[in-house]
Amino acid sequence: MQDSEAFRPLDRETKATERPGDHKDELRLWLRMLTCSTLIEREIRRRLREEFRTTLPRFDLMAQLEKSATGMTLGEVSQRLMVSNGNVTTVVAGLVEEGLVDKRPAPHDRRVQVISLTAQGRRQFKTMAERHEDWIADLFAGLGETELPALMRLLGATKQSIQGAIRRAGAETEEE
Amino acid sequence: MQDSEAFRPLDRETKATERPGDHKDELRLWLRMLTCSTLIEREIRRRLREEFRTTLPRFDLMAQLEKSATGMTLGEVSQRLMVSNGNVTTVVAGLVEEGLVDKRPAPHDRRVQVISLTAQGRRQFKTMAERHEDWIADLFAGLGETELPALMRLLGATKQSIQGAIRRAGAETEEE
DNA sequence: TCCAAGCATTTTAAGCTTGAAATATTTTTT
DNA sequence: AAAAAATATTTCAAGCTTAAAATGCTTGGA
Repeated sequence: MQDSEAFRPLDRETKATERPGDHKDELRLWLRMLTCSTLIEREIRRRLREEFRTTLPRFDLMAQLEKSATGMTLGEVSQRLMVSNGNVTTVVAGLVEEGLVDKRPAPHDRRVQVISLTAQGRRQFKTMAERHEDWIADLFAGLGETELPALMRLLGATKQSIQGAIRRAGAETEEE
Repeated sequence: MQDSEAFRPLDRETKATERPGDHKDELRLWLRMLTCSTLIEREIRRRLREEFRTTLPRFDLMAQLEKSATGMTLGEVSQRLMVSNGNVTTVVAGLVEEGLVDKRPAPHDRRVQVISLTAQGRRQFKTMAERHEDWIADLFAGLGETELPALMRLLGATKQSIQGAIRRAGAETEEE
């Protein structure tokens, strides 16, 4: 496909394109990124469990709710969290059971369920969110002052790249 | 709740440290990173399912096995993949069932199980790995020539930072 | 030798996750 | 208005994941 310019003699700088069809660098990049996020996720899960007897999916869901004063529909939450509908149903059930989330049919559309944090849920989330923020800061504490914004920028570009590729793949499938 | 110290005049340089206790930048960085890896993972899972009727955990496990000529013990795989022992047991069971992995007790220690790819497993993995590599390259295709190595380096630093923080946390817990 | 400690793996119970099928409701078409 | 399409959520079946307890084996002293 691309990389068709393999005939060109290459110096150190253009190393990435010298072997046609070889994408080992991207693969290594992905594996490294996956390692980072896996390590963080595991650690956060562990601390949420030990310190607050809760789980990451529940914390994430509460974090979404906290941002919305008026409550959200299950569908909105599902989209924001990038998880399936059924998943939201299950996790919300747990939170309702614990008294942290309130769930009720929307007034004008009986298909829709609106959920929001209860007073207790808001209180508890506030406590957890503060600790969570400290944990994350601690995990990234080894990065220098310039590295953090640089990484932020590069991940922004990466996100765009990924979304572009997914969009391309989706378009391909649809036109068949 | 935060942003309460807005009165202090600040210059660009000290921005990160100006608000004591505020770690919003790290949090945003983490969320962005999580978005990237979640998007990639979902897409890879989808393609593995649609194109090869298999799952990411199975693919990952086969990828580990493929690197080792002589086979690996379950414990080794569990460490490499950073997943629990019980998890490996389950996933391997599926692969053995499919005839892609061979599992047998180690000759000199009957506690240990050694697993390796079958001929069919090797064949099938090779096909999948090639496609997988292309998918990943495609997902990162939007990054410029200099961005890829830069991101690689920063993620290396990030990984070190994370591992340091986890080590610190572990040491703390132990001395109690 | 025997037995206590340590190890590798499996089992268990609980919860998360998904895609697809089913349900219930609303909106659009005819 | 009735039928059809669209939408929001739930249910289902299958599989992944974990921590902790159980099993079965090995090893290094008493």
